[in-house]
Amino acid sequence: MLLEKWFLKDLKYFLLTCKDRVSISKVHAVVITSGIFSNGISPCQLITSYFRTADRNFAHTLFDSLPKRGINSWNAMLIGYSRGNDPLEVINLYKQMRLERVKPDSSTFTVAIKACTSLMDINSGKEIWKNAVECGYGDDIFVGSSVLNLYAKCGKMDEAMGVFEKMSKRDVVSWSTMITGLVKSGKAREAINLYRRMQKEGLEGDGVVMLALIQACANIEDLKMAYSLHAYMIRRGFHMDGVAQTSLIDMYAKYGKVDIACSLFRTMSYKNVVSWSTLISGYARNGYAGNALQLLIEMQSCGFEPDLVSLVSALLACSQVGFPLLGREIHGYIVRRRLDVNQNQVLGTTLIDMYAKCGLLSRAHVLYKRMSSDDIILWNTIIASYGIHGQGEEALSIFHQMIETDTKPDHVTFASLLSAMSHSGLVDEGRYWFDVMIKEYKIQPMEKHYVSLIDLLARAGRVEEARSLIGSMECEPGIAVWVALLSGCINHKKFSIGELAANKVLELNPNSPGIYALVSNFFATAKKWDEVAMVRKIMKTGGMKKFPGYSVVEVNGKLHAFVVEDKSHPQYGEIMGILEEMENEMRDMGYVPKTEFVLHNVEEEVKVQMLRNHSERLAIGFGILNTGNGTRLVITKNLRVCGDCHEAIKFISVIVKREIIVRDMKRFHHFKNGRCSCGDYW
DNA sequence: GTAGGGTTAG
Repeated sequence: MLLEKWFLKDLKYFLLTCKDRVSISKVHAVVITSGIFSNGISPCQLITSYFRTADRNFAHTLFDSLPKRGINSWNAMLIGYSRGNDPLEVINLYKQMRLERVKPDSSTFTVAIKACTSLMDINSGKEIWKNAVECGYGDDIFVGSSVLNLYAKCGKMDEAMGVFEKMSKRDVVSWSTMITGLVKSGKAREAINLYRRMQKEGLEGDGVVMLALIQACANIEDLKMAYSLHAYMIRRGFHMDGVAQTSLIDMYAKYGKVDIACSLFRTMSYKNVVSWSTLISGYARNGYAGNALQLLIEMQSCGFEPDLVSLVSALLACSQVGFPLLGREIHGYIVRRRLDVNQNQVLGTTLIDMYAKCGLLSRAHVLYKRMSSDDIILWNTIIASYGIHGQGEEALSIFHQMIETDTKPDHVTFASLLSAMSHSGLVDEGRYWFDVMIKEYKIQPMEKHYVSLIDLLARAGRVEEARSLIGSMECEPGIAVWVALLSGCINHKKFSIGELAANKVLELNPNSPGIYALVSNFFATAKKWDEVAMVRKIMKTGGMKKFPGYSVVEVNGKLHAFVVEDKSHPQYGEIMGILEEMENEMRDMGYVPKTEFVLHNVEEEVKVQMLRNHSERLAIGFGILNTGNGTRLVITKNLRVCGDCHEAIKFISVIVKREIIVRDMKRFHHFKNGRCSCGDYW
């Protein structure tokens, strides 16, 4: 049979798109019987077609049966295996080809280097790159880009940059390989600068570049840059696909701009589980627990099944506001969905963290015991969990277990450990492990480590030692360091070092009323009334942004939030009644209101009223009114517990014979029988 | 015909 020209054309077109192996075999048969491999359809076209059907065996049989295998047939095989995600076979074929002394071309080298990249085999990749240069393909833009990607994926950005700078021609792909590589290796600034260079050379980025730039902007602290990138994309009329939109949502959420993130999300025409999860996590990260949990529910009502990421973010929201009931419910949902906590380290760790932060340390411990594998973050989490509950000894013992399993502690481990010790008064242990951290583990102490250690020393009254430790710091001591020292000075009435600390704190212009309250409290303790007045004046004229304090209490499965002086609450009158009633009893027991915690220039009696109206007091009053005798109360406060409230709650725990647990931004306070687990320091 | 990406979580 002789094939007409038009028929040949049809067959070639047919082969380009056909995905049915039987049809391809038929064409194959026609081609063989008419003997036209040389002047019509080539074997490599058939090989490519066979690969498209995912039938490698047919392709391989054909390839093996060829009497003479030219470069195109070899390349068809390499590309076929490359597309079929079989890099090992690509490398094998490449080696075989070299043995048979077939001369590779640009495609061969490109695909072979790409295979090495998938295998993260930098040495073979370099070897092939050397071959390519020897064969005269050192300046080939495809080969070059695949080498850039090889280095980038293996984390060798410096070497990638070396090759990049030597390239005689570059296109969008080579630039984008570099930009993406820089972003992935945490060099967001450099990525953005490289894009500027690319623009100077007259090139504009495409979707791949934009995606990398969005991620770059999400990883730096430069809101202006983020805005201008977004504006630039809009100006250029850039088509945003779902991935780009989701990345933008994430970027805005990382800047705390949840409103923008939300409106972007609302305008998305095709949402998927990832876009829902991104916004949920954005809300949770920024403290909008209610919005996060609401969105989880909305997501389900829109027919999306929450994935691990959205569940983890929702759990994060629960731990922030201290909502153990909902946290347990989500845990139940996870079990019902048969999502194995042991199969997902992140989920397990988040659950442990949630239970601990919601005051259920024993549940956290049970889960921790059940985890079949451990990693550094799990260890850090459980150590921190015991730490915030004031169980420093237990934290230390878990730290020892961690070392026994040959897990190397990192800076987070030591931060948790030191903070655990500072919450339990393990002074000498703290000093010891601080030194071990530096000498044995070669971890440069960061400010957070100093803060814990200074807090620990100052609490124990060793303020001179704490002071000299600050002097030895390599980094500039920040406000947290001086605050830690100042707190100790108040408790131990160390006025001269305290004054130094107080002035340092003021010099650093704290933007937090709580810190000014502490400074004022110090001056009041030292009976320096002029200074107390000065602090008040700074607060008044400073135009300080007040972060509203609130307390949340879980009563009968529902969360109830209170702000200071929450008169809008239907039970406000009753709550005031019980608080006043208790206060009379407390005074008989020796309670004296610490009015220096009120920074308003008002009558003494008004100050007492203001203290009574603190959100944690209201939450406790509400809890006492609405739960049965002896019920344990768990309160979560977004700021630190006020010093007067701390004192008052000790008395309240005696009067109502209840365990009261207050979690503030730092730690847990277990009040029982007139005592607090944190000692007398808050 | 061969090169670059794929967003979210502890």
